Amino acid sequence: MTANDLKFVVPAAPCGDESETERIVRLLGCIPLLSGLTRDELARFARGVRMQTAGRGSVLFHRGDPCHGFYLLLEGQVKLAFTSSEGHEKVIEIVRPGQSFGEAVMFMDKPYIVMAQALADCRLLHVAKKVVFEEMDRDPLFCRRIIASLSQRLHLLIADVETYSLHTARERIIGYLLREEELDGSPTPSGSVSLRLPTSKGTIASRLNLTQEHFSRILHELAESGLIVVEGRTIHIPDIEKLRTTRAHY
Amino acid sequence: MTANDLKFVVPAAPCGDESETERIVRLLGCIPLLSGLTRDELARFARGVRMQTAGRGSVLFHRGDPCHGFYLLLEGQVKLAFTSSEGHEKVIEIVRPGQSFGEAVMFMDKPYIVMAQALADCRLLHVAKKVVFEEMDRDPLFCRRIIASLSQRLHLLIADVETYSLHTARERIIGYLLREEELDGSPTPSGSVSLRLPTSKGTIASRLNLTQEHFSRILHELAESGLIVVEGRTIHIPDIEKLRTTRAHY
DNA sequence: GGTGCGAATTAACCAGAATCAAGGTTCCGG
DNA sequence: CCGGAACCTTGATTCTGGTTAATTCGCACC
Repeated sequence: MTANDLKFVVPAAPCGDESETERIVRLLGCIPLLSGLTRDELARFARGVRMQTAGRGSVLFHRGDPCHGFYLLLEGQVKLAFTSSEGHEKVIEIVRPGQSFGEAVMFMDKPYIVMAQALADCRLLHVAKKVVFEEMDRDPLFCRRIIASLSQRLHLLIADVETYSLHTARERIIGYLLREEELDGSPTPSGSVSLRLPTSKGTIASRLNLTQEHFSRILHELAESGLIVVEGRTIHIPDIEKLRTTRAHY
Repeated sequence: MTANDLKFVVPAAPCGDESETERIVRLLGCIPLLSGLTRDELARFARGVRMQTAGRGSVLFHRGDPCHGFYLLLEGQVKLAFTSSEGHEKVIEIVRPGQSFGEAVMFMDKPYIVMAQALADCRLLHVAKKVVFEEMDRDPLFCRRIIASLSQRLHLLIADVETYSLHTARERIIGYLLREEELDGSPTPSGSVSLRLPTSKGTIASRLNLTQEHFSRILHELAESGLIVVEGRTIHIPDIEKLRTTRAHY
């Protein structure tokens, strides 16, 4: 069982039968934004929570849709992306179970600027704007968490901008593999590590701001120079240190 | 007097002589983040505020420096940028008087990831982390403002990512000119508008993620097709509607 | 009126990445 | 076992934008 699994790991129910509210409270307590809140506080959220499923390919919201709350992904995979007028698409984030999305836009009175689409069959929670705002009025500590979370988001996005504008495609891909390895890699009997790409190569390519053709080619180059071994969606890295120090030149 | 001026417009002092604290309170009341706070609240901030000047070219902070507060620019111009190991530089924001910067990183215990450098002689206020956090504990409404401000920032940054990845250099430049015109343009006797670039072309080019050579070329192309007239740092736009609808093709 | 320096332009050339166009895999469902 | 649909790879070609370098412009300072 690796982090690549499409399920959000939560503590098991204390007993066989729990109420729907209890179940939701348990799930909510596991997301970074809400962990640390008391049972009672979480219960207040539960009133505004809607359990939801989405089949692979279905769109949760489009650009321009009004925002009524934020989402927590329990199971499956979601991509956030925008599309240009010419139909080109750019993925800005691949959301994994346990992550939330759509918060930032909730705090402004603006419609979504990105769209969200299920990459696999999903189960998610939708938390209504209303209960979030009510809790913000009540609990200053909750506000602090939101501020921390937004700052974090901002930080990551700036790092993305840096990557896009200062690194070549090759460097971006190596960087991606190293990050992916960190949270998902599993060591093999020999000294190497393996990792499985979380979704299709085309989608990952777009996330890294390149075409799938170019992504494919660079993967091939890296394989040719012995830095990685590609086996379908699985990538083996014989010597991770070598990969780490190779970021530049052919 | 246009928005291009390098001074932050604040209400004049009520009388000739006011105390240093009163002056700072007056200045603080004008920034979006703090406007709406009472006199007393602002006075609490004043304790943690330091007036500061920075000569053109001087660096306010480097990547990696610890963050002790945020800045408010009163006069002058500041760029936020990161530099790659090979010495390449990418400007992510050109800060104008009245804008604040460096807040986001203040809410995390991380060092700066960008550097800030004065593009002109500057006067600024530095607000200490400490008083911000104290006020956050005291005033939930202030927290709300911070949340709104961070969300706004996030929104703009995502729009930037979209621009970088979905638009060509030409489109980015036209988009920039149109935005700049909106907040700075001044109509001329004839039906056209003029605007003055806020800083050197090289810096603006970097902000738009291109080299100054390429920027120059495209400006030349636009001039050749009659969409703009370049006169040093001043750009004349004879027909803004035409520019607005021309975003694509040569 | 020089002198010197940073900013801007221009042109020739180059490289990274996109596009276009076939094929090839893999994995299903029938 | 066949046929189709995604997905991926590969090659040829084009293009956008970067690199390098030479020149000019604008301007502050002697």
